[in-house]
Amino acid sequence: MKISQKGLYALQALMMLARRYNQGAIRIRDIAYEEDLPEKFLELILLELKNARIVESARGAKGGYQLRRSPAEIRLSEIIRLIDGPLAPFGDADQLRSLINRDAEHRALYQVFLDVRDAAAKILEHTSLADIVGGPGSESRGRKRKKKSEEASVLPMVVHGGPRGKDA
Amino acid sequence: MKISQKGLYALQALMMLARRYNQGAIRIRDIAYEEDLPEKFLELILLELKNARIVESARGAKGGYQLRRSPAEIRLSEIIRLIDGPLAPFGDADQLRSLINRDAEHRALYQVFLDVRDAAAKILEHTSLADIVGGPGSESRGRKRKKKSEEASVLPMVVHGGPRGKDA
DNA sequence: ATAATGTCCATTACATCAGTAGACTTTATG
DNA sequence: CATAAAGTCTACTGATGTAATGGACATTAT
Repeated sequence: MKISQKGLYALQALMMLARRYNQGAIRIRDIAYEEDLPEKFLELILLELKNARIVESARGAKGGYQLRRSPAEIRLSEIIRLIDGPLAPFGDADQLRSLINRDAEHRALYQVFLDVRDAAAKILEHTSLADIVGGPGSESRGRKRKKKSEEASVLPMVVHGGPRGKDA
Repeated sequence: MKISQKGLYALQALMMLARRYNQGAIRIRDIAYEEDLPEKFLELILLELKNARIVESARGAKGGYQLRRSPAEIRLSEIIRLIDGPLAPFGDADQLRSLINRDAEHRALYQVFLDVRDAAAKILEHTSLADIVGGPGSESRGRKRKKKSEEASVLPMVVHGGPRGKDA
């Protein structure tokens, strides 16, 4: 699962609209300016979000965009699937399940891929726009921050290899 | 985090070598034939795995490839990072941590990305080649299969949207 | 009417992906 | 020591995806 520049822009734009939820239509130009996104590119993104019924637009003078549902009802998974496709690291969940059933030799490998996609889905399905913008309307559900333990990265000390550069 | 065709080929080739661990060098042609991979492409992949010291080669007649370490000591995370880069869905972990510290507006979003990468890392760091090839030498550690509960996908019934096509 | 806005279509530059081709080097062995 | 069997290296290609940009058009408030 890869989130593209475009996907990030979409999420940023929607966070901005979430902060201004119930304040009427916001112009593309204002979103672009405040979030520092390329205006023309953002235009295409908003169109796509509109076709997916996540935002709605008003045309003409005094026009602009606004969320079509409350921030608590828009999950990150929905946005990411729309812009960047399936959450699985390879193919999609259906395809992986099919491979697990048919390809005995590589079954366990595909099962790992599916586990990774399930882990990502669990997080992204449970996180809404309301959860990631400050202010009222957030704290809707999920996103209870981690305990002090496990705050650092997985496997702080590598078991066999030496220090391995840039991480992941 | 996206696993490319090339990444899949690398994993398949290594699984094959893991099954034949301690049986001497295997020719590229044999790996390609048995795993049904494009031979010339596989050649490049094995070269990369060799430079990363995951496999070693013998040149000339009777030459071929073999694992340089035992299958239990080769983690999937290592292979995927090598071929397809960072495990994070956007940027890499260092970059995300930096954004979380510097970009107050989008902090929570980047934290979600980091959580997703940590979840993926947890699985892939704990799974070795030995865990995904059958036969002796496996069952090294980790990879204890899930209970009967939670066997299906996350969120079996969608809360607000209608049936949403292809999934992810 | 006019200015302000979203909509739509086309095009571009660049990078990445998934290979393929061919010459070169090394090694076992007979 | 000649030869065949292997890996190594460099280069190239076509297809696709990414991240935009430009310009004409449609709609609406005033």
